[in-house]
Amino acid sequence: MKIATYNINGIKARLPALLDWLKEADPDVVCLQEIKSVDAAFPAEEIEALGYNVETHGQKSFNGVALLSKLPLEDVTRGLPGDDSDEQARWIEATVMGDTEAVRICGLYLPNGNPVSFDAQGAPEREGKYGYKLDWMDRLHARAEALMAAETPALMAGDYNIIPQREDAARPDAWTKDALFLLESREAFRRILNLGFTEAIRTRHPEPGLYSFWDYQANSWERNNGIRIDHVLMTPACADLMTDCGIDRDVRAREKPSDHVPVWVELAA
DNA sequence: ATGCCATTAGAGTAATGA
Repeated sequence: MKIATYNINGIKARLPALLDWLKEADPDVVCLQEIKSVDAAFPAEEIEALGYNVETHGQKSFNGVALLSKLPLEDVTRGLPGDDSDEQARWIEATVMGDTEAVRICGLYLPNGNPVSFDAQGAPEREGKYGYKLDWMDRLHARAEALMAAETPALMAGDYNIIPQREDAARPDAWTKDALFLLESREAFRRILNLGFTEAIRTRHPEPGLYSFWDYQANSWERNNGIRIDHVLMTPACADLMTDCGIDRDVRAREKPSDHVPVWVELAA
């Protein structure tokens, strides 16, 4: 079972690129982020024509996540638990039954968190968008704990908006005051990892220079000024099933690309 | 230090992103 995450930065602008990649990469399940569309406007028919079931959790203009799957999507839930007042569409999960295993698949779009304000001592203040990011990560931690406690195959795939380590950025010193790389952000990410999750790419690719995002600005792609912020975190029962993983970086060089590229894992499930 | 570029909504720019 091949499972991918892909921040498409707007389904209206990205449908041709998405369809091309689906045909070529042939994933079984895809977690999409930033569909930037309400559910009713999502072009499900074109994707269903390629053999996918489609479940969306959209909102107007911003954010929005979706799951695509060649296998049935069962027990679909929308929204990250823990705050009924949160109206941003950033979380969707479902169960996919493989040949041998049922896998709980969570698609997420973690808040960016910028801009960050700093106090007189230079410490980031937990307020505004940055406060929302850290609060959201606390809720993610709680959901992650529950997935871990179930002791069954599960993964959380998406745009985490977290640069985990210096080697995950071409120019790490440019990001030290950014919500994606602040120590407090990375600590929150590591607290989740430390529950026992395996981050797919780093198990097989310890080398630096692997990125999943290149800004549209300042010729970032041409200069390979990238960051790795799209991740797949697996429970132990899921990690045991992983046979391969990768980043489809070539997608970034195509016509009218997203600023992110797909990241995928292959499971023997 | 700021904007760079792109997307959406919707008719001007404004908000957002990372």
